[in-house]
Amino acid sequence: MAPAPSPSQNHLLAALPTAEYEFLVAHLEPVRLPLGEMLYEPGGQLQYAYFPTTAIVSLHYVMASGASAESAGVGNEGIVGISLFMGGNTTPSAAVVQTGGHAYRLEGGKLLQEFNRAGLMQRLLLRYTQALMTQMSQTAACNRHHSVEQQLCRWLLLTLDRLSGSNLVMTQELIASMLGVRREGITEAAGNLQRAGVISYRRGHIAVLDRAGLEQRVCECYGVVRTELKRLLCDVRYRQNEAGCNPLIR
Amino acid sequence: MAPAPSPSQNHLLAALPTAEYEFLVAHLEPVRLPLGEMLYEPGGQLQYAYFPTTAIVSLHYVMASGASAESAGVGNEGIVGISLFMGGNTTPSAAVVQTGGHAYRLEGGKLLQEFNRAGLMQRLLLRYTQALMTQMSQTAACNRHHSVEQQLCRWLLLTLDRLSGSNLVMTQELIASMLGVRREGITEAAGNLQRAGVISYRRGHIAVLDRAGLEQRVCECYGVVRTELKRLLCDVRYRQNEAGCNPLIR
DNA sequence: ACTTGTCTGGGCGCTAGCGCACAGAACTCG
DNA sequence: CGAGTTCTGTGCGCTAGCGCCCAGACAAGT
Repeated sequence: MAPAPSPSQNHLLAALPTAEYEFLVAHLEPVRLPLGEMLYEPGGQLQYAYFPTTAIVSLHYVMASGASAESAGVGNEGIVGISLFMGGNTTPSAAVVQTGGHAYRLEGGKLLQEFNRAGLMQRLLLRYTQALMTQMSQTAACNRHHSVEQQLCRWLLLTLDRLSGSNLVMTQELIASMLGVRREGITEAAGNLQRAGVISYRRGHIAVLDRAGLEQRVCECYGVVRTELKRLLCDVRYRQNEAGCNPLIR
Repeated sequence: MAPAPSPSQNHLLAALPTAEYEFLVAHLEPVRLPLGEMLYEPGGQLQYAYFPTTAIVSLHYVMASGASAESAGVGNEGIVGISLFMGGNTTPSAAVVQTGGHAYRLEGGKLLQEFNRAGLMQRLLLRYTQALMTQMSQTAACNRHHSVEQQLCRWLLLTLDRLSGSNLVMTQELIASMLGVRREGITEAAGNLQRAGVISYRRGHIAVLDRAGLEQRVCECYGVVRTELKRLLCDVRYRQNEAGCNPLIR
């Protein structure tokens, strides 16, 4: 959470042609998103959309029983608050900051205005939304068929792709609640990965030592999500700039 | 699969104002969708969008191992082929006819053309897409936390809402592959429901005898999906006509 | 009627993950 | 530096669902 980053670290914004970019930047407001903050709650009306730069936000549903499960995550490759332009203005899921950091927020009306111009921003937003759907449906399949360890690998890789370094600030408890499994299940899976030298961790900090090792253990779901994001967003890149490509869409 | 139904039995079409409706109807082509037909396969380019009237289509992902899991279903409340206007033109999931019946198909270009008019059809399609996302993320959560029996109830209710009667043509094997569980698991759960007098079945035919019984056993996921669909589509209903409201959005 | 293929009903043993409970280890803050 | 809190490791017993297998039941076709 060090120096405030530039809007173009968000890859949706970075992909915009200069005119659109300038228009939006004028209305963007940098915000710090501390871990645990709830950007919106189930059913609550949205005020702002958020373009994360260094933060990561988790979209998840909390059941009546208190159990929860993440359906998708959003980092610097995307935007939080698509229901603003999809028309629903809210969703039954919550959006919670999973990795503290920075984002730019945009007043809902402005986003809608830009969307309705039917320009490249619209096209980008819709494609991103489709990528998000892929993530959701893949999560559904993964929840059904893959082991906790595989899911942990998927989750670590997806998170890693949204960060600059390879250190996550993240307790096992928190990961467990994202994946919707027991904390002890994560302890065990993470223990395996640590013993294999793939990661190392201490109290709330995970360092990925061997990314290839993760990729070797992960299920196909990670690849599907990553490839689809790349496909959907890489050929809608109009402005070449300092931001480079999102790791997720490299 | 008896008499060919009217386009307005599809509730997206039915909700259109007369002008848009007339435009589209001119380009709609009735098709029979036999059980098991694959409307599009993972990664394949889409030619047509489909508006089911009496058919039901399942969107699901098939893993490398052959295991599969449905992420959402589409009946007369929706449209198959949203990636045509979302911009991706294809998805990693397959679309397979889960209940044989009728649909109207529309050439992809025409759909896009209508979408790009930015009229009510666009608004409807986006809202429907959001409802679909709700379904997907709810499926993810449900896969994680609920029992096979609860999921079967959810699935039966969602299917029932898309049909006129209360008889499904459906083997246990097929249901199992939708839910991504073992066929024996469905045998057992269905056996329970039958013993409780909630359903009755014989070789590929299921009759729901006691809908309230299902609603009593189902998990919250059904309600969330149903309520959200209702919220998203009921207040975008412009043309009152013979179709009435989708059972899903009654 | 008889055969053939397709569905459904069980009956194993097995395992991944759950729920619970507790101890030790690592940070934090007074 | 010590007290308190928050994480992590581990060890149970338990259960839902899996994989496999086979028997019976039903339907359709020749």
